[in-house]
Amino acid sequence: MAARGQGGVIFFDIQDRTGRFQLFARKNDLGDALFAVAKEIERGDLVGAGGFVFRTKTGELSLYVRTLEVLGKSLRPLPDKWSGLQDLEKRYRRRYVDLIVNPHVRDVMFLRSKIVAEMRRFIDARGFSEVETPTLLNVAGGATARPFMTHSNALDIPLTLRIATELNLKRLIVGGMERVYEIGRTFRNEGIDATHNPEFTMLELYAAYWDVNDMMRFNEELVAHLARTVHGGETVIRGEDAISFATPFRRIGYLEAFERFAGIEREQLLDAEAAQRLLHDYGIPPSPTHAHALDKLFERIVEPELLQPTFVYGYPVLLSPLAKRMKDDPELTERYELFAAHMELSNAFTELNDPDDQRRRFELQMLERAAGDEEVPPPDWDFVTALEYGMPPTAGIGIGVDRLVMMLTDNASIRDVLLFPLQRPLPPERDADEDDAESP
RNA sequence: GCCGGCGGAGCUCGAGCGGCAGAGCGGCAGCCCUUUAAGCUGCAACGUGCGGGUUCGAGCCCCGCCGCCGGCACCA
Repeated sequence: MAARGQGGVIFFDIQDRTGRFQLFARKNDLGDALFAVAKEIERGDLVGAGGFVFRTKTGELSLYVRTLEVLGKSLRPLPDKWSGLQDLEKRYRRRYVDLIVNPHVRDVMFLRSKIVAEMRRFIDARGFSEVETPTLLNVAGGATARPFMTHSNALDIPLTLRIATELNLKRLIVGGMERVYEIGRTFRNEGIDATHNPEFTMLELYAAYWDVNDMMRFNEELVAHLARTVHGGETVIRGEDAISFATPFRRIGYLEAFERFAGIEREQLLDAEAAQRLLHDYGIPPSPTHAHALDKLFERIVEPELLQPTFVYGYPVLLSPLAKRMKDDPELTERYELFAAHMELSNAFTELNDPDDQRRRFELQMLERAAGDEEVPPPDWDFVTALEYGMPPTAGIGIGVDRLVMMLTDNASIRDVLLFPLQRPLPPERDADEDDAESP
């Protein structure tokens, strides 16, 4: 809200979620009383006005004000109208001010809203049902990550916040719901940086009688559709790079990628000791586990090559405790990850539906956990029981919604696509300003 | 968790070598009946993140703490 006085005439710029508009208030036509009200109005106030639309001398469409009312008074000064609010910390801590004065922030947040809505529309149109599964769990599984712990007073038991929705959604597949998804908050008690917030939003989706190839097609159509929705085309500008989400996306095998980009062969990766030697060759510190070593190598060797959207498929089974093995190559799984701009956008696989295999993999994980890897979740034996009732062949996918929004809106930090990114609280403090603001 | 950078008025920023802490915007009063970051005149208020130290004297140097950002580690 800006006001420009001109003697007996005042111009106001008013703003709402749809944009800006100019008001024109003239003393001779308003009368002294109303004009006095107009003169009291300052930047940041909320106003209601009535009148008729006209064009000013300079041709700007404006409201010729006949009635005017202050709907809400702003007691605190807004940041500078020209430079706005730059201070990152203040922008995150007082997002409401950021939203008032930095239109770009509002645009991104509305765009996020639109992306998620469009995601739902696309998925619903293909016969899926959105469900809600518990956030509070006895055992948090379905991923490797340290959970947040909490406690139920009523039951007097420890609870953990979920680190994935995977196991419960697959229980629903066992239950015959066939096509389900959840867009929900997930919590991981780990580091915070430009791509990690302790709570983040994931889409997880499961389709009975699909395999990983069906999911790949679904995945690329969904992402291409969202890119079109946001940009009107399939090309997304991200920093210096132009990324084309035109289908089909590039596909490359997990092992083939290492071979092509670094001449590394299958045995060097799938053998634990050979993989450790590779780490050493690349100057990467030794890894506690074989799986960890492969992740580090992938990050160093393959990820830098993945600018345009690329499906990397056929992950080793040792990285994929919940994925089904390939029929003709049981050391690998029917799993892919989608990368774009060197960032992982989704993770999908044909789900393991063999309860005995699942039980053995959980037992293996128990050993890793006993060996001190706190990120390995305790086994969820009831999930094995569920599989024993029979799960149809099923494909599942997880998409990090925040990162997808980052990708589509050209934001480098996850904080810039979250309304209220987590910030450490400041020590309690009362300033004189605050006392004044609260007195009548 | 480790390393580095940063922290000054409501906002955006100046302040050589340690020497009276400033400007613009905003606020207040006034002028101005078509402005576009309105303009002009005048006025006032408020400030070095917190706590110590060195010094005749600290926004500046030293120590500790807090917060944010970036990098590393961890992860998605």
